[in-house]
Amino acid sequence: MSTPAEDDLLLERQLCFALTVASRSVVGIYKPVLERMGLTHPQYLVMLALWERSPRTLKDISDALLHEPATLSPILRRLEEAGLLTRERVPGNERALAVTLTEAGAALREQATAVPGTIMERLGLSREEVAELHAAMTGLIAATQRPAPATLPG
Amino acid sequence: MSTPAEDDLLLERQLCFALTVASRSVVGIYKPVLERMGLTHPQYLVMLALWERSPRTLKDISDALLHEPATLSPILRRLEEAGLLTRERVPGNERALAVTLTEAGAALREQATAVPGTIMERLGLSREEVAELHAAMTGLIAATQRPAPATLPG
DNA sequence: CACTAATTATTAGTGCACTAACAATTAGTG
DNA sequence: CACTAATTGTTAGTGCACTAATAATTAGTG
Repeated sequence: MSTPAEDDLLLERQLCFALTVASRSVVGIYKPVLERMGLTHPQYLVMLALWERSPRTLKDISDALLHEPATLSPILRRLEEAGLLTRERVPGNERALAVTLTEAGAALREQATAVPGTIMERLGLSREEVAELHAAMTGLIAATQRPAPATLPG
Repeated sequence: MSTPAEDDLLLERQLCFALTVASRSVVGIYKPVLERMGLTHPQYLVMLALWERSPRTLKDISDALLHEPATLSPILRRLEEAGLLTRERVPGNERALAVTLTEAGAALREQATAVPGTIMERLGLSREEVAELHAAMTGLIAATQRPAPATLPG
């Protein structure tokens, strides 16, 4: 027999609880490391996207980070205030916003190269263990994006 | 040779990115389910803690949920406004806040028993797969709470 | 060209999570 | 008892994330 559904409401058994705690805890590990670069964690993710390609439109960054443009707007505004990027309309399509790294923004990548190693060491995880956890998360994300199973007719 | 550290800054390889997306995505799955009960996800976690034991002090709930009391205060205030719990000082220790389920709060557990099954079905995950993911998250949380390795003298 | 629809960003409002500062009570010490 | 320290909560302020509403531009249609 399987585990009784009786205990399904125990806090310590909730995946959603473990997941939110893990997310907050891991981001908390990044915090002191990123602070030296003057970045918050969401700002760091935006910079990662721009270090891969610049300029990019807000829409493009929004798709890459799986964030609403409304969430990214204030983050980009702060990064612009910090002098790491510029925001200007795309010539020929005034609806789109072109986000471009400044020299300072591009230069910050140097410091960032040390971050992943620092975090792995801090967590005491090997590259392989990180890859396994990453794969597990990717699978879970895929599960959330699958269409909901059809409900039985009531 | 191991994977070159050159690509360590690729967004798609970041565990922290996958983790925050997974957390948001899973909580997003809960949202419509909990909305029918009038709860947000953090409120749901507080209710889970109280369904296990009531009354509990704020400090006790804070320890169980790994949340600062400052984070829980406004959540508890809203749950009190919703009539699901009461907040009063502990007789004999005026510093502590006793949080107690009301009848309505206790009764809400009936509806909640269906939640875990609904979510598992929605995610298309078996009880075993959920348990595996939960164990992975628990291990990751433990990693964040271990003391940082000693830094080499520079 | 005029009208409509779609795309793209921004702003306002709600709620969570954190730190820092503050207030209040309780416990410990001489 | 008076003084100090520790415990416990609350409030203020910053920032993230979402939805809804709005605005502006662009594309499509007759």
